Amino acid sequence: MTTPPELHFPVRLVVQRTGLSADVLRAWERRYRAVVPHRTAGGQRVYSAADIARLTTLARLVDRGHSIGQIAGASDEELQRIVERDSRIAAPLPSAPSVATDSGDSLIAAALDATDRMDPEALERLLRGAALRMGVDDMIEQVLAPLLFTIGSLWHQGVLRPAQEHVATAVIRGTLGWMMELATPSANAPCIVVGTPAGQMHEMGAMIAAAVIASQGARVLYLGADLPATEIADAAERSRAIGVALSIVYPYDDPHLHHEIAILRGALPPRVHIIAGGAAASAYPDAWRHPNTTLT
Amino acid sequence: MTTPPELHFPVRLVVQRTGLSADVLRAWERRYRAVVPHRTAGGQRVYSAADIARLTTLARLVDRGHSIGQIAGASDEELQRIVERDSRIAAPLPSAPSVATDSGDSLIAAALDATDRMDPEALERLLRGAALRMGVDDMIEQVLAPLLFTIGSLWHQGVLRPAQEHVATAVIRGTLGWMMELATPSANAPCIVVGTPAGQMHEMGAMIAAAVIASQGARVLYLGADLPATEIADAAERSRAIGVALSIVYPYDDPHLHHEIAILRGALPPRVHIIAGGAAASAYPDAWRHPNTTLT
DNA sequence: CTAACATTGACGTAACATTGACAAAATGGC
DNA sequence: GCCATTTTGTCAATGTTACGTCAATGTTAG
Repeated sequence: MTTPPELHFPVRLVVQRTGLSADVLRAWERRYRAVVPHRTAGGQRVYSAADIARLTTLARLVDRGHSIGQIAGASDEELQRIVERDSRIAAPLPSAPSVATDSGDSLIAAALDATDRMDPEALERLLRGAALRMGVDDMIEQVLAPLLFTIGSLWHQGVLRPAQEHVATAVIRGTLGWMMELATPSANAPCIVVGTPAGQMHEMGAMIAAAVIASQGARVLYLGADLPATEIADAAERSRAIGVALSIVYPYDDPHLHHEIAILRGALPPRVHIIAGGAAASAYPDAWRHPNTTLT
Repeated sequence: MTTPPELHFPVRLVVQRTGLSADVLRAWERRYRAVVPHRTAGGQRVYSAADIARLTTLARLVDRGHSIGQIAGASDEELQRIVERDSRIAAPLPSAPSVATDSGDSLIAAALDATDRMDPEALERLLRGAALRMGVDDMIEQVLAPLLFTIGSLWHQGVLRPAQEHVATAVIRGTLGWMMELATPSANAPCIVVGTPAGQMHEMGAMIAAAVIASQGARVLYLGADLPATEIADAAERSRAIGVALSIVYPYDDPHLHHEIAILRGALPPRVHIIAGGAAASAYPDAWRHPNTTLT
């Protein structure tokens, strides 16, 4: 996923991404060795991507009420388990049946089967189980994205009835919302606005982006589909967001869209990142001609 | 690979998860050794996940009338047995004596305030809390419906920005989905199909209907918006539904809609109920000329 | 040179622990 | 039905811990 060297984050970036103060960063390192970043020749801290991920997780857990002294020493795997368990602690005496680990492909097959049978409960169980087992990111990449693609093409071919597609969409949407909740907000984490520009009616891409971003630990202000650039900019300003994520899946040549994106870029402070994703995002290259832009 | 008993839950988290006060926690430990948490080097309590599960069970049993002194010493297995025996007797839980009832109005005001501030977390907390306190039906009737109406009119008046309306809609949609999950499926409960006919793009009414119906104990097959009558009928047949709920909010005179409804009625077995709801539902009286039809 | 960063040491406070006591409620014997 | 006893949640007073923040001072990077 990440490149081996991965040693390139100075303190100020870590502060911005985790919402923790520099003092806290150093205190956690000094007192609990929560992370041990590399140093430059001169002695300044250089964090890795893994460090940031770990700190984000720790911050989230602390925000939820855990005490840093108790969890700082846990391994990465343990931390992940705490996060997952944490969301289902309320359930008393779970009678864990423990499913055997399906591979992504058989999962998709099972999901398609559930869609065909119009069995929303089964589909939901499959998706949520997969998310808990594989983690949100992998689940989206390996299961949800291919599943959506497959459902879409089967629908176009007329193999899947509209009603079946609708049911699957409703379940997937619900599951995405659930995944967003799973990743708890963390009070002072940076905020990112997610939505689609005016004219873009397809919401699913934005929801996926929101779930992925939330699972990274950021707070998400989810706007939904089809909003004018001025509105998106206003929302970003009000929420003091550090980034705006747009999903653009169709069409590939909307003249208005160029305009919308230009307006958005102009209305946003330069410091605010724009993150563009979706099938058709790369069809608007001129719009992304700005340093603070990421294309996924 | 062996788990070092996973210790990490400070008191505040246990309080939050179990609903017991810190005093009670300590009293139960001191007097009955109900749980014996580990300690930090400094002497502060650190609970394990198993401790929390046990405490949750104990709290539930105490709620049901058991006295803590009698059950605190029981082993986990014994507790489980007590729970099971207890649930067979099916004490109908003395109907919570109604917590300090916020009036719907102040809740709506608070929700509008959260919408105005674009604070989705606060809005969600408000709505979910209300649903838990008042029950799904009352909450929808007294809070959600008026709130939606108010948001709609404020939006039309331009008082509320589109982005604010979008955020509120996303949160409300998520909450409705959550309420549908709250109502447990019940294995052999009757199934009801919920959706809006072709041309009807407003999904919110259908989601509300789905939540209400689910809270009554029925299984819900949620189709979403804008489906042709033949599709709805097919879904109803496949799921052996005993009813079809339609939401129709706008417009008041769609010629296609008369036709759609007629097709649906014709395609459905007579035994299947049609339940029509929404602001504009009564504008199509001819369509409901059938014994097995309910207008809400 | 200046802004950002490091180190050390200390401080303030919210959260937690302990002990002892009290009062409301449940229990039980008569 | 009444009174004595036990049970159990809550509180107050007092001491301790955990942890975020700050100040002072020196160092690095651009």
